Amino acid sequence: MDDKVLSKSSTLADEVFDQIRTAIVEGELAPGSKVNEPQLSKHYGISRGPLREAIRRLEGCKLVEIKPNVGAKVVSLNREQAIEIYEIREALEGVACRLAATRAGTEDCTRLRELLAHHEQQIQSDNGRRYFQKEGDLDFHYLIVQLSSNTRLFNLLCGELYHLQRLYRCQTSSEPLRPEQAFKEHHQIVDAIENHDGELAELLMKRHISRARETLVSQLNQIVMN
Amino acid sequence: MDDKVLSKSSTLADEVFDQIRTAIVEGELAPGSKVNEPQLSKHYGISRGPLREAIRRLEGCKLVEIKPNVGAKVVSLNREQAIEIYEIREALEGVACRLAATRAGTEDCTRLRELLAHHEQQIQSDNGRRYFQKEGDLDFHYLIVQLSSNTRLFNLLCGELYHLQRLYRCQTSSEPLRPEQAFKEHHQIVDAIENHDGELAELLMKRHISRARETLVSQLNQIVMN
DNA sequence: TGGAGATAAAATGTCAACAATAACTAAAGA
DNA sequence: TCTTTAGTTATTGTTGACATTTTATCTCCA
Repeated sequence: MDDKVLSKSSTLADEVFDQIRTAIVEGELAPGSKVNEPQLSKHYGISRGPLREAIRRLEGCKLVEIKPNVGAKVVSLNREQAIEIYEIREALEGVACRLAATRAGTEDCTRLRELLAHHEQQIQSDNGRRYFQKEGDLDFHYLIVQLSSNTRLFNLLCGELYHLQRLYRCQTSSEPLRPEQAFKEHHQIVDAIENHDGELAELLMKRHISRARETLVSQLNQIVMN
Repeated sequence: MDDKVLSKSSTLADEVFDQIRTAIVEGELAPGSKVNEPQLSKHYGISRGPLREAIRRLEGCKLVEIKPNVGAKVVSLNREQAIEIYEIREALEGVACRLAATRAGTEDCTRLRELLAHHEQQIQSDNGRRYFQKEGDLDFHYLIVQLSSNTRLFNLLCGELYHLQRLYRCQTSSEPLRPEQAFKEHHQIVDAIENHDGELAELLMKRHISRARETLVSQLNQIVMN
């Protein structure tokens, strides 16, 4: 009998890192809650050594904050920090879009079209809600960043910022923001990429994320009012 | 007698992290070289436990790469990766500049002016060389990112990308790139910030970094020719 | 009743030893 | 001479125990 279903050639610290990360991003570990080492090491059945290494990796992803002699806490993003992330995404995905427009081949554009078509199908059969709830929105952004062919940019966005975004959405249990409008903007962006118009693609993507940020801000303001 | 000159309320792993990071960035630990745990733990007089945590933090900063069961290696940036960093810097410092233009107060602009005046003085008394060799260039970019008031952006640039940039400069022992021209561009950028013209400030900064990237690329091409 | 201080419990930081894997060395065969 | 293979060495991965610090609890006193 094999050791496990799918665990080989990887270290304990890395495996537990993955598990804790998804636990954080999916809200299983509440934002702001303490990361208790003895408790977690017991839960995952490992020693504190590799666990601490995993926590240090989580710190690198900005998913936990460590205070010396006090311990790690799951990050809790406030309104300002969420906006900061949008500001960074706007810049990074803007350049990702520009690069994608210059570097994407015809087959890449086909994939983008197919992705959008698939999403459109889901929207029509679902009244437009599930698309953005089920991270279909991120799928689109994911693919564009991939097409930028900038590995570091990909790791930054897909390995760090998107996780934080998901954490925030889960934390505030926020509803999908303006799905129909966003979907139209996605189409415009693909148009620009297909035309290899890097400048326009960058502009559209920056505007796309900027609008999402503004929608979030106004939504947050509304919550404060209530 | 005190324990040490300046070491308290911090953990061993964090202290060693700082030491190794500077050792890497300053070229003391050669790019591509192996990070030997027994050797380093002996050198710094600590156990392998905290050392491994420090290495994991270094991995988070992208300064080392860890392979399971093999160990960590100091990153060695190739030409493509250096360009990737420039592409990211262009986007991030662009938005940093835009934010700085909208958020910087009069006293902040005064600080920028003083910094440039100080640099100008150094240039005149030094024939323009030391300014950019001694990271005076980074001082300028540092301050602007601070003025953006985006903490995450600051940590990203100043806590990660600038270190990688220094590593690459040290690795290729590259000379300062076009100091006089860059200095003029710095002045233009401050002008835009002082006028609270965010759009222009972003444009100028992006162009500034874009030119630096192009200079680097042509310089690298020249090396290939020889 | 409320707070200050002492005590106890728990958590974090650190270390040294053991296990498992990879890297190196040397011998044997073609 | 080169390649393969076995054995040895070194390094990484993991664990449990100990030290130190923080946090919680309890007592005492105003």
